[in-house]
Amino acid sequence: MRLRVLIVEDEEALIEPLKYNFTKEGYIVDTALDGEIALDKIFNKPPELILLDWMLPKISGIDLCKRIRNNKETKNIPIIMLTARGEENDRIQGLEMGADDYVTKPFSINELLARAKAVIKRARPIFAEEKITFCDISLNIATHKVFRGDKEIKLGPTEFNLLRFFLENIERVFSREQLLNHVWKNDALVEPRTVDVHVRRLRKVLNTNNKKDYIRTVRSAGYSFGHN
Amino acid sequence: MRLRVLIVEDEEALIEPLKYNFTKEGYIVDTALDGEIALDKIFNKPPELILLDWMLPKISGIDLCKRIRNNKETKNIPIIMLTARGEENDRIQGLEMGADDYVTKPFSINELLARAKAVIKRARPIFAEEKITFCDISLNIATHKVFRGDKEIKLGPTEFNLLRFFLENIERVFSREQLLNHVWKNDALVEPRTVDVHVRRLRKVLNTNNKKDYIRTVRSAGYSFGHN
DNA sequence: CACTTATGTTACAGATTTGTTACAGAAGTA
DNA sequence: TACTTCTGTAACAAATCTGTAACATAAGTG
Repeated sequence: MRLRVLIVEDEEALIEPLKYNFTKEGYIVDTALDGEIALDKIFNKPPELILLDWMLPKISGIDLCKRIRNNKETKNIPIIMLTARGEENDRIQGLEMGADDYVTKPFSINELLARAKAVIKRARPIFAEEKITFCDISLNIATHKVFRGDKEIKLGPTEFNLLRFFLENIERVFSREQLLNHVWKNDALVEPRTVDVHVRRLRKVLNTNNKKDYIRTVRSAGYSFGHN
Repeated sequence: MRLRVLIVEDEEALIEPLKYNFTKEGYIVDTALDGEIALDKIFNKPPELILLDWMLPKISGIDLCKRIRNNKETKNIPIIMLTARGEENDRIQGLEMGADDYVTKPFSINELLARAKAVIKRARPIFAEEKITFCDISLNIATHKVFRGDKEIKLGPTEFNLLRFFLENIERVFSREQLLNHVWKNDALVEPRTVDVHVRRLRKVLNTNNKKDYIRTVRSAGYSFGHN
C-alpha cells in the first residue's frame, strides 16, 4: 500500500523538494498551504503521515495538532513537526500536544525520511490529557503523581513512562521491542528482557496489598494493560 | 497569582480548545454559555480577563460589555472580543463600548494568548496589592515580603521570583528549562543546574526549624511545589 | 513425562541524576 | 569608593535509577 503524506507548509521553497523526495520514496504526496486547507484535507481523507510546519497562517500548528488529536478518525495519525532552529518551546509544546517527532529547519531530507518511516511504524494514539485514569489508578501528567485508590504510588522515571504508555493504550498488547521504541525512545540500545524487569517493578509497586494485577503477560507476544 | 479568565461563548466547539490552552498557559478558566450566566459569574467573582463572544444568546455582547463597564467592581476588567470575520461594525462598536481588544474568528490560539497577556499586563497595576498563600506560606507581591507562619523569611530576588512562580502553579512539575524560561525570563543564558542551586537556597530558608519541605524533586522531570 | 522455550525474580555494579558547598565575579548600596 | 548581597558555576558527594546476568519457575510440545 502506498502511504499518503500530507505536507502542511506555507513556505513554497520547502514544498517542492519535500514533495519530490517523498514521491520518489513511494509516498503519495498532498500539500496544504495553511491550516484551514490542511484540516479540510485531513478530515476528508486522512493521510498516513502529516508533516506540519509549526508556524502557519490562519490556524496555528498547535491548534491543528490539537484538533487532529481530538478527532477519533485522525487521532492516531503520526505528526512530524517542522520547527525553526532554536524554537525549543515550540518543540516541547508540540510534543506535548501530541506530535510524534520533530525536525529542525534546515533539515536533511534523508533524516526526515528516516524519521517518517520510524514514526509511521510506531503510529499510536497519543493523548496529551492532563490526567489519565483507569479503574482505581490515576496518573497525572502535570504533577507526575500516581495514585492507586487514594494511596500515592512512587515511581521511577521509567516506570512512570511505562505506566503512562500502558494507560494510553489500554488492552493493547505490545512486544518488548515496541515498548522499547515507545517508552525508552527508539535511540536506546537496550536488551528486550530489560522490559521484563521494569514490568516486574511496576507490578510490584502497583499491586501493594495484593490487589488485582493490571498487567497481563501474553506469552511470546508481550504485555498489555487492562482488565484481566 | 494564577489569573482567572472567563470565556463567554456559546459555540461549544470553540470552548474546549480555548479552555485547554488557557488552562495550559496557567490561567484558571471558567466558562459561560450565555450572557446571563456570564453576568452572574462576573459580578460574583470578577475574573482578571474576559473573552467575550459578540454574538450571544439572551444578553448581547454589547449589552454585557456595557454592564461590566458601568460597575465599579468590574469596570477595569480587560475584555477581548471574539467576532466573526467581516463583522466590521461589531468590532468598532465593541471597541467603543469598552472592549480592550478583539480577535477575528477563526483565530490562532497563540495570537489570542499573546493578546490576552498584553491586555492583562496593561490592566494589571489596577489590581495592586496581591498576596499568594499556600498552607503556612504567604508571599506579598506588593511588599515583597514572605512569611512562613509568622516568621518573616528573607529572600533574594531570584528566590522570590522562583517561590512566586511555584506558588502560582502549585503541584505542577516544571523542568529546569521551563523554570529558566518563566523565572529567569527567556533571555538569560544560564545552566540548567543553576536552578538546583536556587531550589536548594529556597528550601534551606523555607525549611528553617526542620519544617516540612514543600519543594518536591521529580527525578528526570524537574521540581514541583505543594503538599508532599 | 522429559525437553524446550518464555517469563519471573533477584542482586548488583555502573550510570545517571540530584544535593551540597565554596567561591569568584556581578550587582546593588551607602 | 568600600561594602554588602546576590548569582552562576564548577566540583565533589550522595542518592537513586538502570540494565544485565544468572538462576528459578512456569508454560508449551511431542
